[in-house]
Amino acid sequence: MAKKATKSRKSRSSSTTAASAYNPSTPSNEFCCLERKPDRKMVLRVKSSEKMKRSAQQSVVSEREKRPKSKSRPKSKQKKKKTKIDAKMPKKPPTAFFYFLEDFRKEFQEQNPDIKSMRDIGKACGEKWKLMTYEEKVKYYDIATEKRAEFDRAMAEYIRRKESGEDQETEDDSEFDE
DNA sequence: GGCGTGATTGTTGCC
DNA sequence: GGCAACAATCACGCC
Repeated sequence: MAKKATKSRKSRSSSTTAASAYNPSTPSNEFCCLERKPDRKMVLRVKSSEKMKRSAQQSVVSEREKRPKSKSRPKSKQKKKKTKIDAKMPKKPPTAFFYFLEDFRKEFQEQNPDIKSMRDIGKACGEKWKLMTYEEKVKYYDIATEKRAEFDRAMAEYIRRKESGEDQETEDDSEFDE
Protein backbone atom coordinates (compact mmCIF):
# COMPACT_ATOMS: atom_id res chain seq x y z
CA MET A 1 0.00 0.00 0.00
CA ALA A 2 0.96 3.60 -0.09
CA LYS A 3 3.47 4.45 2.50
CA LYS A 4 2.43 6.90 5.09
CA ALA A 5 5.07 9.21 3.85
CA THR A 6 3.22 9.49 0.61
CA LYS A 7 0.34 11.33 2.03
CA SER A 8 2.18 13.56 4.39
CA ARG A 9 4.76 14.36 1.82
CA LYS A 10 2.15 15.15 -0.66
CA SER A 11 0.30 17.57 1.50
CA ARG A 12 3.53 19.12 2.47
CA SER A 13 4.77 19.50 -1.00
CA SER A 14 1.66 21.24 -2.10
CA SER A 15 1.74 23.75 0.66
CA THR A 16 5.38 24.37 1.00
CA THR A 17 7.25 23.21 -2.06
CA ALA A 18 10.01 25.39 -3.30
CA ALA A 19 8.20 28.50 -2.33
CA SER A 20 8.71 28.16 1.35
CA ALA A 21 12.15 26.83 0.88
CA TYR A 22 13.14 29.81 -1.09
CA ASN A 23 15.09 32.76 0.01
CA PRO A 24 14.24 35.86 -1.96
CA SER A 25 17.48 37.45 -0.92
CA THR A 26 19.36 34.74 -2.66
CA PRO A 27 21.26 36.01 -5.64
CA SER A 28 19.52 34.55 -8.60
CA ASN A 29 22.32 34.83 -11.08
CA GLU A 30 23.79 31.71 -9.66
CA PHE A 31 22.25 28.34 -9.41
CA CYS A 32 21.18 28.30 -5.84
CA CYS A 33 18.52 26.75 -3.83
CA LEU A 34 17.81 26.27 -0.20
CA GLU A 35 17.66 23.07 1.60
CA ARG A 36 15.67 22.80 4.75
CA LYS A 37 17.41 20.68 7.29
CA PRO A 38 15.64 18.65 9.91
CA ASP A 39 16.54 21.26 12.45
CA ARG A 40 14.55 23.67 10.30
CA LYS A 41 17.58 25.62 9.36
CA MET A 42 17.90 26.75 5.81
CA VAL A 43 21.15 25.90 4.20
CA LEU A 44 22.21 27.49 1.02
CA ARG A 45 23.01 24.95 -1.59
CA VAL A 46 24.79 26.06 -4.69
CA LYS A 47 24.13 24.07 -7.79
CA SER A 48 26.24 24.59 -10.80
CA SER A 49 25.46 23.25 -14.19
CA GLU A 50 28.73 21.44 -13.89
CA LYS A 51 27.40 19.47 -11.04
CA MET A 52 24.25 18.79 -12.95
CA LYS A 53 26.17 17.56 -15.88
CA ARG A 54 28.30 15.41 -13.70
CA SER A 55 25.24 13.85 -12.27
CA ALA A 56 24.07 13.44 -15.81
CA GLN A 57 27.07 11.38 -16.62
CA GLN A 58 26.34 9.24 -13.69
CA SER A 59 22.80 8.90 -14.77
CA VAL A 60 24.00 7.51 -18.05
CA VAL A 61 24.93 4.54 -16.01
CA SER A 62 21.30 4.71 -15.16
CA GLU A 63 20.84 5.24 -11.54
CA ARG A 64 17.20 4.96 -12.38
CA GLU A 65 17.65 1.30 -13.00
CA LYS A 66 17.70 0.86 -9.31
CA ARG A 67 14.13 1.92 -9.34
CA PRO A 68 11.62 -0.64 -10.47
CA LYS A 69 10.88 -0.04 -14.09
CA SER A 70 7.24 0.76 -14.16
CA LYS A 71 4.64 0.88 -11.47
CA SER A 72 7.33 2.28 -9.28
CA ARG A 73 4.94 4.87 -8.06
CA PRO A 74 1.22 4.93 -7.87
CA LYS A 75 0.43 6.82 -11.01
CA SER A 76 -2.99 7.55 -9.72
CA LYS A 77 -1.40 9.80 -7.20
CA GLN A 78 1.09 11.29 -9.51
CA LYS A 79 -1.23 13.57 -11.37
CA LYS A 80 -3.00 14.82 -8.34
CA LYS A 81 -1.34 18.23 -8.48
CA LYS A 82 -3.37 21.03 -9.87
CA THR A 83 -4.57 21.37 -6.32
CA LYS A 84 -4.40 24.54 -4.31
CA ILE A 85 -0.97 25.55 -5.34
CA ASP A 86 -0.76 29.23 -5.96
CA ALA A 87 -1.60 29.84 -9.58
CA LYS A 88 1.05 32.52 -9.74
CA MET A 89 3.73 30.31 -8.39
CA PRO A 90 6.22 29.40 -11.09
CA LYS A 91 6.02 25.82 -12.19
CA LYS A 92 8.90 23.47 -11.91
CA PRO A 93 10.96 23.66 -15.03
CA PRO A 94 11.18 20.57 -17.22
CA THR A 95 14.25 18.43 -16.90
CA ALA A 96 16.73 17.79 -19.65
CA PHE A 97 14.98 14.59 -20.46
CA PHE A 98 11.74 16.42 -21.03
CA TYR A 99 13.34 18.76 -23.51
CA PHE A 100 14.71 15.76 -25.32
CA LEU A 101 11.30 14.20 -25.18
CA GLU A 102 9.87 17.14 -27.06
CA ASP A 103 12.31 16.69 -29.89
CA PHE A 104 12.04 12.97 -29.82
CA ARG A 105 8.27 13.03 -29.94
CA LYS A 106 8.24 15.06 -33.15
CA GLU A 107 10.68 12.73 -34.82
CA PHE A 108 9.01 9.66 -33.50
CA GLN A 109 5.60 10.75 -34.73
CA GLU A 110 6.98 11.52 -38.15
CA GLN A 111 8.43 8.07 -38.39
CA ASN A 112 5.50 6.41 -36.68
CA PRO A 113 2.43 8.47 -37.52
CA ASP A 114 0.17 5.74 -36.29
CA ILE A 115 1.66 5.75 -32.84
CA LYS A 116 0.30 8.66 -30.93
CA SER A 117 0.24 7.34 -27.45
CA MET A 118 2.61 9.12 -25.15
CA ARG A 119 3.02 5.86 -23.34
CA ASP A 120 4.75 4.32 -26.31
CA ILE A 121 6.65 7.47 -27.08
CA GLY A 122 7.77 7.77 -23.50
CA LYS A 123 9.05 4.23 -23.51
CA ALA A 124 10.92 4.67 -26.76
CA CYS A 125 12.29 7.97 -25.58
CA GLY A 126 13.53 6.50 -22.35
CA GLU A 127 15.35 3.77 -24.18
CA LYS A 128 16.88 6.21 -26.60
CA TRP A 129 17.94 8.46 -23.75
CA LYS A 130 19.82 5.66 -22.12
CA LEU A 131 21.64 4.91 -25.33
CA MET A 132 22.63 8.51 -25.88
CA THR A 133 26.10 9.65 -24.98
CA TYR A 134 26.84 12.43 -22.60
CA GLU A 135 27.84 14.68 -25.50
CA GLU A 136 24.45 14.19 -27.05
CA LYS A 137 22.65 14.90 -23.84
CA VAL A 138 24.64 17.92 -22.80
CA LYS A 139 22.71 20.38 -24.93
CA TYR A 140 19.52 19.38 -23.25
CA TYR A 141 21.16 19.76 -19.88
CA ASP A 142 22.25 23.22 -20.90
CA ILE A 143 18.70 24.15 -21.77
CA ALA A 144 17.43 22.69 -18.55
CA THR A 145 20.05 24.58 -16.59
CA GLU A 146 19.05 27.84 -18.21
CA LYS A 147 15.41 27.23 -17.57
CA ARG A 148 16.10 26.40 -13.99
CA ALA A 149 17.96 29.64 -13.55
CA GLU A 150 14.93 31.41 -14.95
CA PHE A 151 12.76 29.46 -12.58
CA ASP A 152 14.98 30.52 -9.71
CA ARG A 153 14.57 34.15 -10.58
CA ALA A 154 10.86 33.81 -11.07
CA MET A 155 10.54 32.05 -7.77
CA ALA A 156 12.56 34.68 -5.96
CA GLU A 157 10.33 37.32 -7.45
CA TYR A 158 7.27 35.34 -6.48
CA ILE A 159 8.42 35.03 -2.89
CA ARG A 160 9.29 38.67 -2.71
CA ARG A 161 5.88 39.67 -3.90
CA LYS A 162 4.20 37.26 -1.61
CA GLU A 163 6.06 38.49 1.41
CA SER A 164 5.36 42.07 0.54
CA GLY A 165 1.69 41.19 0.40
CA GLU A 166 1.21 41.91 -3.24
CA ASP A 167 -0.12 38.46 -3.85
CA GLN A 168 -2.49 38.27 -0.97
CA GLU A 169 -5.46 38.07 -3.26
CA THR A 170 -4.07 35.12 -5.09
CA GLU A 171 -3.28 33.46 -1.86
CA ASP A 172 -6.87 33.76 -0.87
CA ASP A 173 -7.88 32.61 -4.25
CA SER A 174 -5.84 29.49 -4.15
CA GLU A 175 -6.85 28.54 -0.70
CA PHE A 176 -10.13 26.95 -1.40
CA ASP A 177 -10.79 24.35 1.23
CA GLU A 178 -8.44 21.57 2.29
C1' DG B 1 -17.21 18.31 -21.72
C1' DG B 2 -13.76 17.77 -18.54
C1' DC B 3 -10.62 15.40 -15.93
C1' DG B 4 -7.55 11.33 -14.84
C1' DT B 5 -4.38 7.87 -16.63
C1' DG B 6 -0.22 6.13 -18.46
C1' DA B 7 4.93 6.06 -19.68
C1' DT B 8 9.39 8.10 -19.48
C1' DT B 9 13.82 10.54 -16.59
C1' DG B 10 15.60 14.36 -13.87
C1' DT B 11 15.37 17.32 -10.01
C1' DT B 12 14.15 18.62 -5.60
C1' DG B 13 12.16 18.53 -0.99
C1' DC B 14 11.63 16.21 3.19
C1' DC B 15 12.36 12.63 6.76
C1' DG C 1 20.70 8.52 1.81
C1' DG C 2 16.40 7.26 0.11
C1' DC C 3 11.90 7.91 -1.34
C1' DA C 4 8.03 10.41 -3.30
C1' DA C 5 6.19 14.23 -5.90
C1' DC C 6 6.17 16.82 -9.93
C1' DA C 7 7.60 18.66 -14.35
C1' DA C 8 5.48 17.88 -20.36
C1' DT C 9 2.75 15.50 -23.59
C1' DC C 10 -1.70 13.79 -25.52
C1' DA C 11 -4.84 9.93 -27.01
C1' DC C 12 -8.08 7.54 -24.70
C1' DG C 13 -11.46 6.19 -21.18
C1' DC C 14 -14.67 7.18 -17.86
C1' DC C 15 -18.23 9.88 -15.47
